[in-house]
Amino acid sequence: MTDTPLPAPEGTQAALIAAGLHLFGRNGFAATSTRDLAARAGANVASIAYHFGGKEGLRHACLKEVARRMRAVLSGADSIPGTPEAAARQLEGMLRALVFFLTTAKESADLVAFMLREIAEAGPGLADVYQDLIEPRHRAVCALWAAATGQDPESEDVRISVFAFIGQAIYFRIGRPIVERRLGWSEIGPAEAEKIADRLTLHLRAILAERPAP
Amino acid sequence: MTDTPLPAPEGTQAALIAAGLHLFGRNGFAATSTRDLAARAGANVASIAYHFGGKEGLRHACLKEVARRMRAVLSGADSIPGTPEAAARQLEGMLRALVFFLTTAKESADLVAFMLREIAEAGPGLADVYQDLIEPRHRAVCALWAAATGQDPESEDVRISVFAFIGQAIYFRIGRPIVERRLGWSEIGPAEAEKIADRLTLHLRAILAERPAP
DNA sequence: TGAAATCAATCAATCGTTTGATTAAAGTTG
DNA sequence: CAACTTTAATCAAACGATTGATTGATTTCA
Repeated sequence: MTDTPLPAPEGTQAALIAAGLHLFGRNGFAATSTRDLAARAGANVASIAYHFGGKEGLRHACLKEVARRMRAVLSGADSIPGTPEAAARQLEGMLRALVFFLTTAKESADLVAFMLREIAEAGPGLADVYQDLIEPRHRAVCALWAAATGQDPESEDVRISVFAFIGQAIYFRIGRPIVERRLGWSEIGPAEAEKIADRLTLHLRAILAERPAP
Repeated sequence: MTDTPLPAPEGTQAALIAAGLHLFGRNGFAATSTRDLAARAGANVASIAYHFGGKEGLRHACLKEVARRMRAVLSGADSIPGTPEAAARQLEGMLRALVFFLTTAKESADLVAFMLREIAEAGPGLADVYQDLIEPRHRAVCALWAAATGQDPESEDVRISVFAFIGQAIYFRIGRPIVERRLGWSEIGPAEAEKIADRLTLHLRAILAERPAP
């Protein structure tokens, strides 16, 4: 990348988006008032309508910001290794990174919370993020999965398996309060994320090694 | 309190709770107004305060209703089979039932949506449901899992595995719009639930069969 | 008749948004 | 360079609409 195709917001706009990611993600869209947003951003209430056209516009700007930051993180890792073993190892690395990103990533905590809530609420504008972010990534993981198992990359089985593969990691974030309680953890830190990642890696290996009976 | 331990609500109360499960689950707690609730229940707005003390009281009543209905569904199936193979088969049956319950169950659609949203929002009163519902069920599945794999029922590994086991199924509900889009499904009906359950059953078998290297 | 339940009407509070004034920097003109 | 205009941005204040809750009268039914 030479020049940034998607410029990072600055000043008041950036502060409002950061406030939106935090409050929308923590309390939900409807439960967050424009005054709360402005207070957290250190801005005036009117600046929301001025910069984004309204509260819904700020929500959309937050979505775009998530897509922008995610794209920067997820760039690369699109090459398919030659051997199934290498593909499997790459999947294991992605799983571990995903678990840590979802459960412990400090600077992206607001991003994750906002994105998961947006998915759960199925808010407008989710379609764009799906097209730009989710689908390409899912497709890439499917290719890896196919390379590791010898299946057809675009078969229904592979797509379902990849969703399950990602979904089990996501649950440890969505159901975090429940997981912490049941495991007796005060929080999910690096040590706990390690345990989760180790366990899920074992699951992944078992699934990848499994072959349907001839 | 009468002699029935948990009486089913009737009349206006039942209608309001049904409206709460539907609207809270579909749009979230904050985004649902008392007027919307009353309109859907065919009741007066004041009846919410009269019967439940307020909007928050209705939310709590909905939680209790979920617990009541869930308890009825999940009763039984607490016996641990003698052989690992039988335990594995029982886990497979539970997985299939869970997938169908989450994705296609018609009469419980509102229940599921409400419960998942309550978990995601981490609303008050969740602690009670955890104690009465989630923890005992999770513990029972852990016992089954341990019986199928020979592990310690209360070990951290088993608890994490069971969360992953349940979590992957839950994701097909939370991320349903995304799954439908990626799979090219117009909806997740019985046929699609079957495909998901089949695939997840294969995963489960592979994980249960896997044994750590000596 | 009397307690339980429902009703229309209304309450103060909060919501998202709009307004017009104010500031400061950039641009324009003689 | 000074004087004026233009523009983008921020601000306090207020707008109408909607929120959850409450009131007191009315209905229902035992």
